[in-house]
Amino acid sequence: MPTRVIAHLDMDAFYASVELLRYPELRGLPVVIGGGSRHQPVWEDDPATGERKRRFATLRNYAGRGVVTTATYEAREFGVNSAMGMMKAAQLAPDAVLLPTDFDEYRKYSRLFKAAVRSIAPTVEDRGIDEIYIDLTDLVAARLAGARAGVESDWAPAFAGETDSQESARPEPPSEADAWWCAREIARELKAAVKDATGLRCSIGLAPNKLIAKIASELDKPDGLTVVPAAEVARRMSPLSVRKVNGVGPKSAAKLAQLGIRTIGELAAAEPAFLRQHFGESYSQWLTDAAHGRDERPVVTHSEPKSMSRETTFDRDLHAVRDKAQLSEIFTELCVEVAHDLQRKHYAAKTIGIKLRFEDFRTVTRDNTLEVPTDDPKAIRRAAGECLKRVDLRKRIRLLGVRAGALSPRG
DNA sequence: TCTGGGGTCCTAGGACCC
DNA sequence: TCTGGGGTCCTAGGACCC
Repeated sequence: MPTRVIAHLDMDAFYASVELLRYPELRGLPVVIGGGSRHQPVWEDDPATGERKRRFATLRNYAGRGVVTTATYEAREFGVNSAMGMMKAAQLAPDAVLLPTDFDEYRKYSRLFKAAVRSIAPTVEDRGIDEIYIDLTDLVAARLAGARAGVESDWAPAFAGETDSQESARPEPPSEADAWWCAREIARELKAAVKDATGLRCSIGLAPNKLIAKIASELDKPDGLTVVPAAEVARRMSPLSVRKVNGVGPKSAAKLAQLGIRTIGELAAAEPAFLRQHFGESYSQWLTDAAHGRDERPVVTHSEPKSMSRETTFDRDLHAVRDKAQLSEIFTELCVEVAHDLQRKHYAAKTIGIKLRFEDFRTVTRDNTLEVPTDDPKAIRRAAGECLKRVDLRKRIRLLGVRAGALSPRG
């Protein structure tokens, strides 16, 4: 039996797939989700047939500062990807259908698929709207034990007279292979339950820890199920890009590439002392562990929020003096939204912070620790206003945000 | 073609206290 | 007047993730 059996479950093209449930006529077409709510489909009469049909916006006419949040696999064929600017996506796939993001709807389906999973395997860690980790260790152990008990009771009468004959009636203890076979069965059930509850497909990775499970879930997308037992970790991980490791982002990958390290195998082979020189004690240690597939992090089923924030990017850059009224109105609105988020979730914040992004994309933050935690919009606005006074506002502003941190539960 | 919005975690320096 | 560590809190920025 492996020490742990961890699953990572990732919904396939989640937002886009939810939209396809609403608009089935878009199935098979390149569809991109993102941008503002200006691109709602409209009903109109087809002049040729007289039929009522929905007309959708296409990327071609998009103008604005939005980014792609998700694209269907058909749109990805054109090179469109998450986090890409919409203007660029429009160049790559001008005829792709454009739909606005509808977070309320995605949250609804998120709750549905998570509930479906929990009904089978309760140890679930939330990792955002469309993915979770699941610790299947106990469930696998219980099922294998159950299977053995079943076998024993079936056999018991036949062997009733020879209980002392050493091993004849004893089934083998559950092996590594039995455990992964059982886990694969559970994963199939999870996929079926998710499909049943939502109509959506997901991909699952099964591995001895979260790090490998996360990589595994991506190996066979969409609708995948990939098992990577400990013995297979080196073989399966080595050829992959270091970017596949959750926690190695664009900066670290570029730095590693400069040092001639591009794959997980190359990272695993790197001298720890060499990595230490370039990445410092703690990050280099983590890199080495990750490259060897070592990860002891538990599946955490509950966590308290640390901060709540609201921010907005303007349609055009605003100037602190020339656009004072408009800025001030937006600023207050953000404070009110943060206050309402705190109140709705019953938290009070001890620090209030602001975030500004200037026209040159430089970002600054300021924060302010209060005497007493608050969820009051006026107090938040006052504290945020204090922060704003400490920022040089000569450059035009692209983004403004307000954040509540150092949260404490209320009541 | 300039790059959203909501988060978490880490680092590092300085204040301040013992 | 100069010199210690250790611990905690605060602030700012940055990397990373979904």
